[in-house]
Amino acid sequence: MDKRERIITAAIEAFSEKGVEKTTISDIVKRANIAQGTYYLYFPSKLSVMPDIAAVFVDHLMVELNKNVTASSFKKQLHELVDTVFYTTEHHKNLAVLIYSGLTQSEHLQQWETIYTPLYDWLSNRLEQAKQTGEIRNSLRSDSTARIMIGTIESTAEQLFLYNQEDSGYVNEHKQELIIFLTNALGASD
Amino acid sequence: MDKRERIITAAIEAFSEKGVEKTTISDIVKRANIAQGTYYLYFPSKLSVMPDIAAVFVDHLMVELNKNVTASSFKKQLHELVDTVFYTTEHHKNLAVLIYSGLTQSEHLQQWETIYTPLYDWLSNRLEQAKQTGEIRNSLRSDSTARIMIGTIESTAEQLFLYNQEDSGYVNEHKQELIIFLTNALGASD
Amino acid sequence: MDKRERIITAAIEAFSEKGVEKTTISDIVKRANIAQGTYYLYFPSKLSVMPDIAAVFVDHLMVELNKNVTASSFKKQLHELVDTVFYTTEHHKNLAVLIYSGLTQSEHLQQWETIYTPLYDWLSNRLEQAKQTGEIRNSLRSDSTARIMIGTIESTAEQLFLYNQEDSGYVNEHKQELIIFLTNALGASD
Amino acid sequence: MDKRERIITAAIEAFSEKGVEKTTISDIVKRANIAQGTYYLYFPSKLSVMPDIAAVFVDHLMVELNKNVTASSFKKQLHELVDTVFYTTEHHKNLAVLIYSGLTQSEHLQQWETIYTPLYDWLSNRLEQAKQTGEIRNSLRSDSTARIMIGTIESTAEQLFLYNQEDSGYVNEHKQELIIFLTNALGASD
DNA sequence: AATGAATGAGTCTTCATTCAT
DNA sequence: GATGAATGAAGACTCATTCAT
Repeated sequence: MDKRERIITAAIEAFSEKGVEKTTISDIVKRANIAQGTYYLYFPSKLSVMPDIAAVFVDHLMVELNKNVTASSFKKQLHELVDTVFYTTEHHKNLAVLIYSGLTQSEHLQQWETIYTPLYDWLSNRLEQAKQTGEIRNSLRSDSTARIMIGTIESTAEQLFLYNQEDSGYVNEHKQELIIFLTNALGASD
Repeated sequence: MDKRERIITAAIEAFSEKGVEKTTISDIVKRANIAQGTYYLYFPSKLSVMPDIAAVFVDHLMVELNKNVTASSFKKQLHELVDTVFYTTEHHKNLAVLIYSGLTQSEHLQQWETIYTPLYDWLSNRLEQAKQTGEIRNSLRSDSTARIMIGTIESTAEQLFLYNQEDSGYVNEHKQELIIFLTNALGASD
Repeated sequence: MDKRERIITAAIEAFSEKGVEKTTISDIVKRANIAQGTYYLYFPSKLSVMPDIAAVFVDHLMVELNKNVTASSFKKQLHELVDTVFYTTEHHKNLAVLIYSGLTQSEHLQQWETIYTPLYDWLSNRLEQAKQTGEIRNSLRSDSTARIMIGTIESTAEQLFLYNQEDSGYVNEHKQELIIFLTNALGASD
Repeated sequence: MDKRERIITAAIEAFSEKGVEKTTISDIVKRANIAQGTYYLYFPSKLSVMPDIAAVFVDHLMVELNKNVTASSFKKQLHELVDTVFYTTEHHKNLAVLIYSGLTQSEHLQQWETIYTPLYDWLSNRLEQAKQTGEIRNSLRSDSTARIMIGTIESTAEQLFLYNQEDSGYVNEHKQELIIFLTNALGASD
């Protein structure tokens, strides 16, 4: 693994454990097993790793989506999508929070859109296909709706996993409600 | 205005301008026109103002909602709701970001839910009423759906106003799509 | 002695001993017996004490001049002036060097003129008086000549005490030559 | 141009632009278009180029003097000398300062005398000739007086070009005064 | 309750120097 | 001789926090 990747990995670990504010460059380089100065050969400041970290997160999500969302019917795909986003958010909550937190602290907020582009495109394509098979309403605009849906699913996952004490009963109910909500929104209800 | 409020106001301004990480207690007290030590009579640390700031934001949002969402038909109320959230997000974008950012940096993440409670309750009531008048589908759970909806609307507003270069044509199209999305989700389509 | 003065005194000592480049803020504050941060309450950077140090040097020189240059005849005053500058340069060589060195390293070079103003004014007055008593040629401009003379005397002192291994025989010869040089320059030769 | 010379040239440029303290080896090697490590094949430290730089400056001054001071009468030579030193100081002010500054920072202060030797010798010879032609007073010691004169001319030039906002009217007056001053000092006045 | 000068631990960042290629 | 990535020691500077007034 090259030095740049080692820094990114180490930064993810350190930020996740101690939070962005409390993490020092020194924490990162110790984990990456490189010298203090080496960090600055690759990134000019503490927060400038943030976009790279965000990219790692989205890459990861894309891998999971491609692995898990495989059903032929759109309705099942919707379940798989929600499950995957929920699962990823739950299991990488620190990462999700730190990306948001880190990006907002940095000057890199605008990059968020770019980083998410693959995800939006992926869902947009799925919606387009479902429109053609008549599984969802023809009136929706795939690209806009993809963005809205991702927002809906992620914000719901965040409400559940970041802000609440988890309670799996409640999580399941809420997830059901979300799926019905989306099903209706997409005109996919039979 | 008492000292406590002056601190909160000053903190909002300072955080908005310089970001949470780069703002110092010194910045805040200068704006509040109080002495360095006085800050500590009211708040034990830099980030401990955060929940108070968040409360100010939600209070503000509640005031706007009560003022603007006044139509008798639920469909119109939905438009008013979206407009109000969009407007508030657009005009207080820094505040929205810094609350999120500040809460994630602090140990106060769990308080988010509490802070948002009035908002969820308010929407939940409106949904309940709309169910009774038959304007939206009877099958939805008001409390869960309120949370999902707020997430949907806010995340969409954030995508538009925080991450993008704004383009009012695009904003309007996207907002239309969002309203149709929500109308369908709620079974409010005729 | 207030903190500001303690810093200046400590800085003079530290710079004199170790040189400007090798002196650290930490060295200065240890000598001044204050905390690291306190330094920055009074001076924004390491080199920004420099003008104050220079002022101390010139103050010192002025005190010596007022004490030593007391003769009634201008010719004797000239001897006293040269002696005083030579003596001061010899006994504060480190200070002289560090001021020059420190000012040139800082952005404060232009302040040199201001710092020297009292000295120029003092000599200018003496020259003016001597013109009136006919002890020196009437054609000279006191203010310009004061500057030229100070330059001549100081550069000669520096050549002797800073750049050379001292040799008191040589010093005396050179000083004699300088006095004759100046006496002629001023048209004070009998 | 060989690497050693490229380093010296690059160092002059870099020091002139950023000052000695703020110039890094890295700045120098970039300009010299050589590798970081190569520097150390030629010079053991940052300040050890300083004597070479000083030599370049004096060489340059000697070339100019030999080119410009060509009149047969000493009086005219004096004008040419002052003009040349003024011109050189004005056009290489950064260099002049940095040499002084650099030497004072290094352990090379004593070398100043050696570096200036050719200049002192040159002037000393001219004075000796002028004594023999009776153009200046016979009583002066050429070697001492050469040193004093160089100090006088350079310190005046420095006062004008380094410490002051330049004002060409003032410069000319001051230069006139200097020439009269020197003329008298040398007993060259008729 | 209010002040604000003083603190000093802790951080980022720089940069001279090295050394394997 | 030449390279330039890597080093890590060292220093400037910051800033949350304290406390005598």
